[in-house]
Amino acid sequence: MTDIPSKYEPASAERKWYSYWMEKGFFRSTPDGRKPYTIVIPPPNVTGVLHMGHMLNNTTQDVLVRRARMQGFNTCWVPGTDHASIATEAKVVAKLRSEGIEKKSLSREQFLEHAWEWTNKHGGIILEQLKKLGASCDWDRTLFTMDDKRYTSVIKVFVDLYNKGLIYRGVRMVNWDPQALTAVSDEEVVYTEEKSKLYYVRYKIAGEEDYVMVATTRPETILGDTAVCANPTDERYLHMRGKSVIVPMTGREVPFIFDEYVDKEFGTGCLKITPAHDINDYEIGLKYNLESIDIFNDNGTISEVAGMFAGVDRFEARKLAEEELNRTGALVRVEDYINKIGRSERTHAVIEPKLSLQWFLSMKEISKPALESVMNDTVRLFPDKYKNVYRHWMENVHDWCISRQLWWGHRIPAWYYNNNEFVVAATAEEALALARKASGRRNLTAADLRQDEDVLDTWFSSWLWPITCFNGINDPDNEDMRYYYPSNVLVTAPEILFFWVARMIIAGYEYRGQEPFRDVYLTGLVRDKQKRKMSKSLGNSPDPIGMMDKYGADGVRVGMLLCSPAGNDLLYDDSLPEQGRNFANKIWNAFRLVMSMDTDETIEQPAASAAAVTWMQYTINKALADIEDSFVRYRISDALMQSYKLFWDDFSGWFLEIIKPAFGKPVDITTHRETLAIFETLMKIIHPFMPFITEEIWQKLAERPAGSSIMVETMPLPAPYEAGMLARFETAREIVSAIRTIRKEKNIPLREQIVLCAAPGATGTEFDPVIIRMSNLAEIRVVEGKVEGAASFRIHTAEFFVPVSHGIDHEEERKKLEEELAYTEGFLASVLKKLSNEKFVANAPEKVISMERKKEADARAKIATLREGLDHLAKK
RNA sequence: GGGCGAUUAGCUCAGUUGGUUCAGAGCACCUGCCUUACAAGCAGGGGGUCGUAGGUUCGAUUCCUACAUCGCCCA
Repeated sequence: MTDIPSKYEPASAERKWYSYWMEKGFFRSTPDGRKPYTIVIPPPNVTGVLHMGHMLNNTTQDVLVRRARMQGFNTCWVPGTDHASIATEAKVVAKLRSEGIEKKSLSREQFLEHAWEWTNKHGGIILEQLKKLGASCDWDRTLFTMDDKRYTSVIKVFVDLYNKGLIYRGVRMVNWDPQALTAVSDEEVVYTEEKSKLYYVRYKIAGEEDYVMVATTRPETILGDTAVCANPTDERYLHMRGKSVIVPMTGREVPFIFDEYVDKEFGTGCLKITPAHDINDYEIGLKYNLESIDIFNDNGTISEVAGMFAGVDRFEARKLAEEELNRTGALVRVEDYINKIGRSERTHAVIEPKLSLQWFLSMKEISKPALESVMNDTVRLFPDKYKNVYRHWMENVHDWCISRQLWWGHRIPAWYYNNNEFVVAATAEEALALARKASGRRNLTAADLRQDEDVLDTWFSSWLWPITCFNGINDPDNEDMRYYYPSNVLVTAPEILFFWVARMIIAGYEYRGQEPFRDVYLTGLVRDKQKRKMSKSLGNSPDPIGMMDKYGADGVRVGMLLCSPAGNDLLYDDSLPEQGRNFANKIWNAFRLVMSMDTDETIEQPAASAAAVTWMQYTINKALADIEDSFVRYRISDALMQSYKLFWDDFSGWFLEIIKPAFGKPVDITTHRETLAIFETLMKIIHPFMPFITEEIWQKLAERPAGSSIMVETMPLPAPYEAGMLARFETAREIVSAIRTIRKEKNIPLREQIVLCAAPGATGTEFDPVIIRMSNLAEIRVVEGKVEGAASFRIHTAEFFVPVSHGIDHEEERKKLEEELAYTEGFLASVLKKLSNEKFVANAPEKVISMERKKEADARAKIATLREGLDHLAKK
């Protein structure tokens, strides 16, 4: 006893056991005869440090993996990181700038050297943090989206899709990030409502002294206007048919056109058309063959083409435009206005719709099997409410802009020659051969080829992750691939369902003809108590490392899981890991109690202990079935809560209290041995949730062979139990509770022995000794009829009495009985109402009716008992 | 603007084909206890018209309709 500290200290146990597990190679997996259980980690990006989302996500994966491992699967959890092209490039650019180096002054190769240096220095941090959490990844398999095998895979896939005609190059309106100087995909733009202004500007009608008025939020784009448009059904503008208007500031004459697209209700019903800078205007421009004037430079400043404000930033230009319009009298009025502004997810710069030449992946055909597989549950989404969301997106899927104007990433394998003619090939040599053939110029040399400057979207590498992590693109038939693919489950956040999950499924079918994973478990988002997303800028994200130091990794894991049903947001609060820490401490103290017991081989096992042992075993058997059911349905927080209550309430609250010997007394050897076995079983059940403390205790519960560990022990299987016995125990538990209440009401200390009087048949089970033990009874006395000077209570239909030495307050007792009577009579009335309803009796199933009749009989019996009690009191 | 989902205790959530005393769990809260495993604990307790209004049904937290509020996705 003295050598076990009274409080569990997680830090040393965590360090000790994690390195022990690593040393013994328990995390490693190689194909063998067992069934595989595979999880591929959602690769955190190299710029990141561990945040709450990672904690939740990786705890969940570790729980699933550890459980599967104990169930005898060959588990393989593959870790890795992704290169996060925009975010990393931004970090590196910022770092260089702080050192006085501009990206522009570097060659691509020089820049990449810096980027690799940065990645090598920071990229592994997050994985080290996962180890502190207890993550049982096969670290020997650690990957990076830009390591050699992954890089060549991505290039190979690009070439393949190009050759299949699915990748094309085209001028499209893209979301331009003027800060990162790259296009971003639709999914990377975040729209939020922001305050802005609506400017009412009049355009002079050509050849007349009259005007039309246009409302716009972006007066600076007037410089790029090439038409003004109204709805053809709008009578206000019918007279404009065939006319032209003069664009303010520029004096350009542009046509007045009509299109259904224009909303008559919005503004003046008259819309300016700027095809180069608005996606809808772009469509209209195509339809009516309008000129497209690009007035912006890539960095968001006004270009020479605009004719004025050249070099001025777009927001500054807006002010200048307002002044200029005002000066010339074109500006009629300005209103406050709220509209949705798209910002870059990464840089938060306002996105500029911009026409540019980009690479696209055609999505319509390639995504069909992926839609189908989720709809028919080949890939199951948990919770399944996301099926609808998924379908909606997949049915309206847009082509994917896969090029990014960056250096950090997989460089697009397209080589240009002559005048922007190009070939696509995995290597420069192959490209040269293709180019010679295509151009007919046999003398073409490598120097005549110029590789595309752009890189691929990061998701264009991570969508292959479940395949490339087993090198399944370069070497499709390798052993790992055959054994581990498809993986069992993907654990990720709903916000990247389209970014990533859908695209992985698409790639799975395209390159393996098979889904990449069977199940997708979508965790919630971690928010703070005010439901705000955790973010660095808000400073509302606790430091996970600090949390683990404070509450222990086990405590934090439990805290994260307890309140995170699938798909629901988790509102983080310090009370969560605190509850986890408290649970660890509870386990620790139960362990101390069990280890501190002296044993005596000469003592008979008390009847209460014998009954309790069997009851505890059955209770565990039942819990195992319940927990299994929760896991099958990915109700992990439920599984944890079931385990939590099994240990805290059933084992600590009841079982240990029953078998605990009086102070200073030893325990019989049978009970002690069985208690240790039960404790061991409970540690196995809890291990997936709390790997560290369970290992620490398991190692101390008995002498273990060298090199053994709870993490590779076998998880107990659900086993039969006698439901009737569990029910009898419940009754005993209720009786004990009722007696406790009486003790409290009557101020009878637990030390003072009392007697329980019960009607024949009301007790007499194997749990009588438990009732005696837990209530400190002198005896259970079977009596007929009422007992004088006794407090009473009723369980089900049976009545019990506890004689009280210092008499009983009749008035109080009467009040209690009357309250109970009133409730029971009300209950009976509602039952009778049902039973007297002919339609109910005629239509309800027999089972329901007989249940109601039993309720009626029980209620009548109870009422009779209560009335007798009241009559009895009345005679006093 | 279009679509999807939600609304149950102070908070976060369960509630499995409409029927057991079905209104639940954890946390929080209140009361009493430092009872030699654990105050990071033990024993008790209060608390909800199941968003609103209709409808279907013998019976609705559960099914249908409308409305309100909130969230998410898409435009």
